[in-house]
Amino acid sequence: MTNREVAQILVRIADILGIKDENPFRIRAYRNAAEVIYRLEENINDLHRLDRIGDIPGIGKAIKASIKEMMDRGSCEYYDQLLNEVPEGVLQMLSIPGLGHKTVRVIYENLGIKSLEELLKAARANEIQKLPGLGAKTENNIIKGIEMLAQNAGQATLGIASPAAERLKNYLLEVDAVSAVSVVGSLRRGKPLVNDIDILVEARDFLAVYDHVNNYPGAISVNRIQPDLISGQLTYQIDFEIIMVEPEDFYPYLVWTTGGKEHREIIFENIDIKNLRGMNNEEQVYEKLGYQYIPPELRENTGEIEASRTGEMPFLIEKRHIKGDLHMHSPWSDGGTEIEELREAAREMKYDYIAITDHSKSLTISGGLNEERLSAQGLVIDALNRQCQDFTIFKGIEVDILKEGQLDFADEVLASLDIVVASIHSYFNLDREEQTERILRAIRNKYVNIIGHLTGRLLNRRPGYEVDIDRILMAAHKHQVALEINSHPDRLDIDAELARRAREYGVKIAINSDAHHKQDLELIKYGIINGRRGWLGPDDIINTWDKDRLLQFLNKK
DNA sequence: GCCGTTTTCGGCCCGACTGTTTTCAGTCG
Repeated sequence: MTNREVAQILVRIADILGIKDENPFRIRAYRNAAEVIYRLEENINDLHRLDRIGDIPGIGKAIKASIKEMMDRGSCEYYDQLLNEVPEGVLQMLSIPGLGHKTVRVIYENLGIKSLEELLKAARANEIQKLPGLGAKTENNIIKGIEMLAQNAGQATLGIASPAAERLKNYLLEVDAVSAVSVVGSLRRGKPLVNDIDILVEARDFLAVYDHVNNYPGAISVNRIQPDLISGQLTYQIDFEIIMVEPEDFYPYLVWTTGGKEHREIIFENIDIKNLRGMNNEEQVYEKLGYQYIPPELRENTGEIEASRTGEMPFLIEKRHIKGDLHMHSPWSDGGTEIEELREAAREMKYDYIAITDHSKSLTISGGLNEERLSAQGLVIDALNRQCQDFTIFKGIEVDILKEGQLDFADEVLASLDIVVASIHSYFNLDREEQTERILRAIRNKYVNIIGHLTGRLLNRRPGYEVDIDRILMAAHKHQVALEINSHPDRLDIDAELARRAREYGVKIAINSDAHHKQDLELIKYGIINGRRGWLGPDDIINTWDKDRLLQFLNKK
């Protein structure tokens, strides 16, 4: 079992205990243990072998015993027992926004409802509003919530799909008869939510590939649909398809299977793909088809074909262009890695600078900084900066944008910082006009440099709030405020479409990790993909700039 | 359930909104 899978079971135990209304501190102990294991750098299997699971902070006697059981047989007695009391379908109700453990418990105990389908039926039959403490609004909310979940059903974020695809890819490369493997389809194009994982395999022996895949430990099911096509499902209910081709067919099929449907239909119009055999790379395939090479992220038929014909392909951002990360958290608020260690991790990524942007005081749950602690943190950062001359830690804040658009700190406080990221963490349901005005007011503040996760969307969980994008882009340009591409795979906010519009307005972008742990710094790769999908180049992105140019941008006024 | 002790049990992030009530419980960040 992977760390992630162990953590997932612990979370589910916590969820069931919540529905059972157990001691909240006990529940938190399980959640905490899950979090610790999820973040753990060591592989939990290795620790198990060395009998060192008990050394992990937050893991005591009871949880250690459960984890050991999971290592040995994939589950544990305690969890199995709990699942008997509270079935899977009841746990799924927790993913409906606004429904927590108490409400789910009321529904389950009073109506005996065990699945989302049954719940939807009951809500539509107005059974829910008859329950104690629940009313028509909650009932309506349940219907809307289930419909939203159904809409995204089976869609996986890049954070889930991408590592799963990489693992499968590496597994396929173990086969002797396999000479090349590439992830293709919407995942290669970097769509934030994908229906499945598609993989193209270059092989001399298709049957050998099938035999190997059949033994893949990460697969729940494997079927051979056609001689050259395997389909199945991986853990986390992600469907996959493996397309096998002979070596001389690899590159034309790489282009064929990567592009979106419309893109493919246009560039392969009146072409027999068999005539393209023997190509050595994708560039050659595009050339043969009469086009300049088009990067995978752009193959959506949103103007890239015209640009390719006229030789006007954009120069896109790449990982190597990134010189720093301008949004991350330390243990001063809700981060898990000390500032010094964040610096070391950033240096390993070849960055020149980072900004520490902890939460501000109104976000109490996240340990938001007040003025005193912020200035104390500044002294620590000054001391760290004195230690090394070739790397800069910027003093920053992720300041809360309050209800009316005021900021959580006075201007004098913001003025003392190198960088100010302003974000919304409350009042998500203001109407479009109010929300827009609120953000505009923050943009007009002369110390604000970046608006963090602009729309507040959470993929698969919550749509972004309604705002008047054009007014915001105009203001951002006028007041020299950058918009963030938040790289967390659950956010990717702003999205590619918006990023592309921002560019047209001349608005600059910051691609940030919003890391809460040093491992999260790597999430920036998803933000970069998102930026590429938004046709952005290094010049559009302020954290590809060297320190002097960046400082010039930050010191507007 | 875990931790950290003043070694054997008490303490363990909070504040505001929403929808249900008719004074507050549940959810969320």
